[in-house]
Amino acid sequence: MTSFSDLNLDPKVLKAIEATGYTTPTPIQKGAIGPALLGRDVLGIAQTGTGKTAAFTLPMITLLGKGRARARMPRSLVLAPTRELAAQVAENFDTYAKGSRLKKALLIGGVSFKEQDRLIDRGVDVLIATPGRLIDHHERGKLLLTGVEIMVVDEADRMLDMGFIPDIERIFEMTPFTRQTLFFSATMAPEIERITNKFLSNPEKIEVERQNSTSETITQVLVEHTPKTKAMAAKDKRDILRAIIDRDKALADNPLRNAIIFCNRKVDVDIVAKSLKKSGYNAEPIHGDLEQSHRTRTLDGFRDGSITFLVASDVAARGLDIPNVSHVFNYDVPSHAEDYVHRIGRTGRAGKLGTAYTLSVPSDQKYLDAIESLTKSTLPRGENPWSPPGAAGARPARNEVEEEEATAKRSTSRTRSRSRKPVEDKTAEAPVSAPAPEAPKGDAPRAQTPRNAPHKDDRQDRDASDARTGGRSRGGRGRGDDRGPRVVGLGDHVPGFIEMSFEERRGES
DNA sequence: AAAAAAG
Repeated sequence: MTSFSDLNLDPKVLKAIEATGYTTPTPIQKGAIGPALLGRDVLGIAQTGTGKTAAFTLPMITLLGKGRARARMPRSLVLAPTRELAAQVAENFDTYAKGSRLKKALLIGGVSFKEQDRLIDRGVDVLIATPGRLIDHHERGKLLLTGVEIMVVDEADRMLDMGFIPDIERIFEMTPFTRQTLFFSATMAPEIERITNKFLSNPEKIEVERQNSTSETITQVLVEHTPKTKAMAAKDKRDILRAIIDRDKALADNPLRNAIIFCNRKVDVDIVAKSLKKSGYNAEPIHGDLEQSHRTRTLDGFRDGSITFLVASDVAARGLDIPNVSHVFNYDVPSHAEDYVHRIGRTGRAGKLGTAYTLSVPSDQKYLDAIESLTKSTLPRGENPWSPPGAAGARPARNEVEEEEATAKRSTSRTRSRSRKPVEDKTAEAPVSAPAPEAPKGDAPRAQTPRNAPHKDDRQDRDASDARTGGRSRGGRGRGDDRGPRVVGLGDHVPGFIEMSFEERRGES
């Protein structure tokens, strides 16, 4: 078995690796580090979570150990598609370059030029950048790329998706053709292939197992829901989300400690985050419209556990390495099947268990088909722990209580008489207070989660994973597919949209 | 129907 010490890395780098506790290189590291140290170009076909970042940072630090940086002429360049990813790479350099004197600069948008200019002027060995800001600096004449000895392109397929390929080509052309190139992509789309043919010379090709097969440490669950009306889908999904969260906090098998909740649109990120917060959950949104400093703060908060629920756009779908994410939710089914793989890959990392829920409504069918054909699997259908208020045979959904309270506060007295609702009797045993406090960061005292009382029976009779995935066709309870047409009035039953704030309603369409 | 990145 290979260990890092067999890889000819700088002793200082080895020491830094040792300090992190890693002993054995991952396949991509094993394959890439050797050739990179020999000065070869490397074409790595690998997804994040495979140890890709270290596969290029470790040899880079070793190679750059000799030599010194000159003003405005960085000796190496790493390109990443998003600011967060660039920042993550920068952190990796900090970790592994501890014993060295290498200077680095992080050039990303959304922050001031001033500090970045200062660093460039002073001379850097490693420049880590997003394409836009890098080109901006170059155009302002502050930066020369003619001294670049090593250039890294990370997440090239994502760059392609984001339309960065022309920028990448431009940047390639700014660097000397004698440079060494380390190029990483999760896929080899034709356009990617063209670029690599053009800019890499006789690369060592390393392909590690595609993760389209999705990690075995991730339990995937599809929760299907048919809303009464299309307009109710979003609100129903928020209720379902909360119900699953509350239920999974108490699981014996990978209990929910925290979660990333993905939405397809930025507005929905905001809405879902707000709705969770309003219900007492420790949630924060993250997407590209938020100020960079805010994004950074939020991500840090989620990493250190001070934020429990990260509601995110696909800005957080790829590459971000956040250890210890117990759950991922696809609040929306991603419309690109690959994004599904990337999103759920945020959990179940480093051999830990992860659970990935996908909430779907009938109109998502074609995207689900695409996901299932990409992953070559059928997503296990799981039980929907929530049923809409007033559904025939519905078990008491705790949200009815909350919603009723919320509605009562919001609306002036309605015609319906709340006291007559049979639901009230059923839920009397369930706590009526605000939602349970967030699961603490560490080990949680789950025994005292009365919130889950209504589901207790299920949990006793089945093991945890069965409770999650087993309930599809059992007992005809729940989703109400067989319900006949019913008269909906304001007597016993209140249509969902009535219970929504105007703000929420606006968010629906 | 979208998100991301340079403003």
